[in-house]
Amino acid sequence: MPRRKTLKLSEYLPYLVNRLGSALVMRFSEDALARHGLSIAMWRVLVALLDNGPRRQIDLSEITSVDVSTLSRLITRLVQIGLVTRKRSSRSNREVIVALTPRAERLIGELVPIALRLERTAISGLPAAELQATKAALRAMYRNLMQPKGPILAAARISGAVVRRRRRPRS
Amino acid sequence: MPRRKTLKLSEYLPYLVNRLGSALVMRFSEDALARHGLSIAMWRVLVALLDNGPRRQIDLSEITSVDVSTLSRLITRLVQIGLVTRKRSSRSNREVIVALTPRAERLIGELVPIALRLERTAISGLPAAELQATKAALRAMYRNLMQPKGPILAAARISGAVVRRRRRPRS
DNA sequence: TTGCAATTGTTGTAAATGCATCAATCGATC
DNA sequence: GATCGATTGATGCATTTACAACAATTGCAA
Repeated sequence: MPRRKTLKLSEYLPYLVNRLGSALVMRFSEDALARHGLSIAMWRVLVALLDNGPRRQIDLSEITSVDVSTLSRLITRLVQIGLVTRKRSSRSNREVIVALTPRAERLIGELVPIALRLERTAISGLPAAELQATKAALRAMYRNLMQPKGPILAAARISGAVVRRRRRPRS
Repeated sequence: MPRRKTLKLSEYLPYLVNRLGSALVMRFSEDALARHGLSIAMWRVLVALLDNGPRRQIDLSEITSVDVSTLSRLITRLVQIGLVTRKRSSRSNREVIVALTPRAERLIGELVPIALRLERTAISGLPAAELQATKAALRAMYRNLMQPKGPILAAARISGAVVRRRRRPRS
């Protein structure tokens, strides 16, 4: 295996991934979010709620890759704007359940088509089979990174077994 | 073509891309950057210089997706730390050429193997052919997004070596 | 039951970020 | 050469962010 001493950016996967991610964020901010005064983090929270239903803040943090403290203030903001509600969980008195308001659902209904159009723009020219393979690769790489990094489970990973995320199993 | 009204995150490409990007950033920050007091943006600048040689700040902004104003302050910091030098371009008196110091090169030489190891961790289990296809897809999608919005100039990018940042239509 | 560690969320604080603006320089056109 | 718009970089400023420390609640174990 070649042990390079320099980094060829155009071949370096983290660079390709984050460069594309930045471009997607910039485009969507301009095309859809700017006119509504929303940040990309807000959009991620809204979509996470749309996709998963009402969730606790810590779950939203997990889904959106936004820090919990940042998320706390962000949710406060979204409540003020009237896009989400915060209510104490019935199960536990320290948990907070965040849910979309009807107004948020209408807003999202307006933005989702723009998001899908952007996705189509990005993948234009890509054969459907390659697109599916790419998505699968992105998911697999994410799983690889979320595994515990200790050498203990290295064997399990090499064996190709599908491994869980790092977080605790949902109880 | 199906016109969905909801967004399935696990199938939505921008989500998969940015989620993976965040994971890569977090892992590399922990594994390599934290102990040296470097930020991910600093690392990107350093690698961009390693890969491309001395560059102007605006070029580094293009390569790293970091805003020019942020970059200006960032370079100032890197100069203070002694990792890069700023000198006036000989060609133009307003341009500034940023270059790595020998110390930076030694530091990068230490970090690059960690970066490559992280890349190998991420792609473990992926057949080489699929990895190449994935990289090609990521590059193609980036190009699709960086083109002017209209489908007009699809051919122009083939000839162009450097893709310029999107700018408002020339008036 | 009591004690204690873990979970969940909030807040203080310093640093980072992005937008707008400004300054300096360049280049093309007259 | 003079003028004017474009390019490149720096800075003012308000916002956002992340890391800690903290508070409240929960669940487990002795």
